[in-house]
Amino acid sequence: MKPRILVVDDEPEAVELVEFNLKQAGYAVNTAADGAEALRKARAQTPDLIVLDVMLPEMDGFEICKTLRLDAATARVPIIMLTAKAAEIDRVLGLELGADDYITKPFSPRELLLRVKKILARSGADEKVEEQLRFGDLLIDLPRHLASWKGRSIDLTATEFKLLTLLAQRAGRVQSRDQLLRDVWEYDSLIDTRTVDTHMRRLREKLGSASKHLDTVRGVGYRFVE
Amino acid sequence: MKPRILVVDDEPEAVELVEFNLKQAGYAVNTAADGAEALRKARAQTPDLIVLDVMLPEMDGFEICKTLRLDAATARVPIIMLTAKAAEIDRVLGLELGADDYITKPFSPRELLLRVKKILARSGADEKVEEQLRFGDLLIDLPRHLASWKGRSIDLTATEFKLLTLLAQRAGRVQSRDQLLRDVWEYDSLIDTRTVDTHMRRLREKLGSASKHLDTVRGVGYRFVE
DNA sequence: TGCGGCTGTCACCCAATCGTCACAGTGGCG
DNA sequence: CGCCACTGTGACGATTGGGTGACAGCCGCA
Repeated sequence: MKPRILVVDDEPEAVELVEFNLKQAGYAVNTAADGAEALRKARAQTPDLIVLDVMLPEMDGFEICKTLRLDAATARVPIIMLTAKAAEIDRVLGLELGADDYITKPFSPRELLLRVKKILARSGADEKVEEQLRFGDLLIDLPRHLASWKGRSIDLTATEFKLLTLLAQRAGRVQSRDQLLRDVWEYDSLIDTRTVDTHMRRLREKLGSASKHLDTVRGVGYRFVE
Repeated sequence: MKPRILVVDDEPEAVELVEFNLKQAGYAVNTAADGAEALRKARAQTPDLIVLDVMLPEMDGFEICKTLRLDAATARVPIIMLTAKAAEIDRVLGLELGADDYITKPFSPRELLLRVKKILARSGADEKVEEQLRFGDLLIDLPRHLASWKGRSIDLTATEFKLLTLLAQRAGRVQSRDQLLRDVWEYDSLIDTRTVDTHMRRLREKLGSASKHLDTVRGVGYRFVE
């Protein structure tokens, strides 16, 4: 299921730009041009995220935001506000309104996507992460926390599983030891260790012939090859 | 887009040194001599990174750091603190201030660059250079760390890959041996060696007919031609 | 409290890789 | 044509990076 996003702005061009980029990125997009329409659509089919312009005719973004928060159906939908004025930011993020993030106009599509992704990841709605990764005879089942090779399951520790998953999710791309330390170990490391190497060794041992997927790129890091 | 870095220090010489080195490395640099100026500039045009001296007149680095964190526009900008005292380090990195890294004075330009690079890589602001470079049948894939010619992959060492990538990214422009030493080898030394030549040779050997892209410009350096 | 599985670190080792040197080509210029 | 400054080449130790085995601390669990 694609996450649904409702985009609210009265300028057709702005709507179009945002809509195009979000659709491009694989989201389902609805639009509304004013407050009344926004509230109606939001209630009719609760979206996973609302992108809301502050400047709107009649009912402004702040009003809409407050109203959405009052309705049980939409109270917890994350909201990203679009604003032209830096001065509005405090109010936007303040408790009174409780938007989840804001973007100042003008913004780059890239910036928008980054924030959308972040917010959805936080709320857990961005459920398009693959639940299973399969590479030939190697199967990684994320929710079950199981890996198997030719149907025979491989007994991995938590760290090993995380390491394997991370490499597999970024298959093809080399990951430096630093990146791995940050992403698997959540170290903010400026330290030097052989930890990654050791775990790669253990992982390879356990994977047996499946370890052919794990490449060492000398002087750079490791890479999962398909 | 070059990443923007704001350098804050009250000693003009220190600023100049840092500024010079960062510009050399391809960053856009702004400077500020005191806290007020720093805050103003940081808010006016959010930088991708701030290099901040602890010892400043009136408002010290700690103050500035805290203030920056309070403003939504600058709250997430990574900060590298410059400090003379080892004793300050804990405070600098502690939760209260939340600097992202620190360097103790005196420091070498090389050290500074390493940290700057690392921090920017982490925050992802060290922008999206093209992920792939293609010149006819020659393909350079950065994230995969692979080069190929007519679909056949070429096995390059880390240094060779970096050298090729750098030349290719600056295709058409001659790079002097000094520049290459700085950018590929990260030397600051002006030591004269034949190292670059040797690596160019190895690179050419491995590239085979693709080495036609690598030009020698006698008396100057090397150039990648399309 | 004792046990066993995980983890992070270390020391050691080997092969890939690197930097340097001496020497051979080469091109530019008078 | 011949010199000279540069660059290409082949070879060779030195260095480094990563694989490997061992080990001690830690944590959960009985």
